Amino acid sequence: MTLRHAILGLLSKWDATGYDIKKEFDDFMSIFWHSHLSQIYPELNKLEAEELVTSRLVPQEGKPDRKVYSITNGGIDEITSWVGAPPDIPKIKDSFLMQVFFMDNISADDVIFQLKYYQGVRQKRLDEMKQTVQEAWESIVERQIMTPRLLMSSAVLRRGLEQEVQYIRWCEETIALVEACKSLWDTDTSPDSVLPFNDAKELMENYYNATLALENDEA
Amino acid sequence: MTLRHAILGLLSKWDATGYDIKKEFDDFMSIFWHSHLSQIYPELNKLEAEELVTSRLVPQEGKPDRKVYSITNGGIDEITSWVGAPPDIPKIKDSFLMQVFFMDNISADDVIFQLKYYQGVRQKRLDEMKQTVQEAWESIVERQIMTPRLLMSSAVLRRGLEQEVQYIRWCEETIALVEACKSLWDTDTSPDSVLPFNDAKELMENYYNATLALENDEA
DNA sequence: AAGCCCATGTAAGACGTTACATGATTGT
DNA sequence: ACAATCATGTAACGTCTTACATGGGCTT
Repeated sequence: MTLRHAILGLLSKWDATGYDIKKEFDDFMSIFWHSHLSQIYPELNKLEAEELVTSRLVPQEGKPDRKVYSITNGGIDEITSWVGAPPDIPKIKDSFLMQVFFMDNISADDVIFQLKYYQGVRQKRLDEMKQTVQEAWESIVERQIMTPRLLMSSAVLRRGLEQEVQYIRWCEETIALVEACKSLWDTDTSPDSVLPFNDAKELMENYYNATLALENDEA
Repeated sequence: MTLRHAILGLLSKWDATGYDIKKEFDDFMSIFWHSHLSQIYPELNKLEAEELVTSRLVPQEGKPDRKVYSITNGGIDEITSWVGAPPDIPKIKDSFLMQVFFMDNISADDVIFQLKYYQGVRQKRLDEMKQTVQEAWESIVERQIMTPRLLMSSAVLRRGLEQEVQYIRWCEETIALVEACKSLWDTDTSPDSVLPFNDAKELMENYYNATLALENDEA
């Protein structure tokens, strides 16, 4: 039940058609949300039936009519109370991390290939986001206004960027780790061997210590 | 179609019941996956019908019978090829970031309250994960073995921890930002005012420059 | 006495994805 | 010529969540 809030939130900013909403999702809001037109259109109908939004048809030449939606007072109430409501505990589904978790089933070289490929995917996203940040800042400077709305969207943009930067960095670190521990994949002969541990002992000790040392109270 | 891979991946490590699988999801795997028993049981039945897993009943005293599943060769093939397959582009749904995006609808104090609350939620998760990392390392030291399996799960654990640490840090930074820009919420009188920008100009310039300076090629 | 843990499921409904359907205009 | 963009939707299917159902044993 959050698609409705994504839509109502957007309509609290500007009037829009279902098509416009989809574009906004794919563009700026893709940092935290996504949806298909085939889900947006029925949801808009529901919202209209509940009188949280209203619509009017705007004819165009050579193009289909635009069905432009506006938020009602009821809609404003709904989005405002949702924004102030206790946030959900995050329900993460990261299928790539799951693949990594099970990559002991493939060769070290294949692991590195997968990590490099995914790093590239994330880099592309990061490049697009940097573009968006650039444009957002230029538009603020040009229009010479600062508002709570722009402030909060700046914070969200930054979070999106940070996320990409840090995932990319993790990919790099993990590639280095696997590279350094390639020998573990060779010695799958003796299942109870002690040797594999000694090979990687120092390295893993450092890795775990570094992990436990990760702290949130530094600058 | 990824729940089946979560299950097959687990069964490629140990035999388990549906109930065991659920616990593993909620524990170690919660970094990247979650599911309900009511979805796991039917999926196990499907996997058995497709002969990717087999089951046997293990009677117990005073408790219901355990239906223990084992992976078949077909199941191994399926999970291996999935792990080596091109990763999906990430489909993020972060309803808290969405709330933040629309928080221009509530007061600066309420924004700070929400951010602090969420920071606490994430801190709790982080503390639990640190516990898990500690235990994982102790078990490695105790058993004196290192394997690809343990290596990959260490990397995934680290990613989970990093994610929490960085989200918490972002909450802190954003609280500071909103605190510094509280005045923006007061001056909602004149909609086209130039003043609000000048108030926050330097601060925002720094913020955007810092955002654009975020780089992935540092240590 | 109340509620959680073990252990299995079914059923109904909400939410999300992919495919299908239409049709003019604009760009490569 | 072919694909993309604008703009609306429906239908079928797949996935996920919530509620219901059972029942002994253990803890507070």
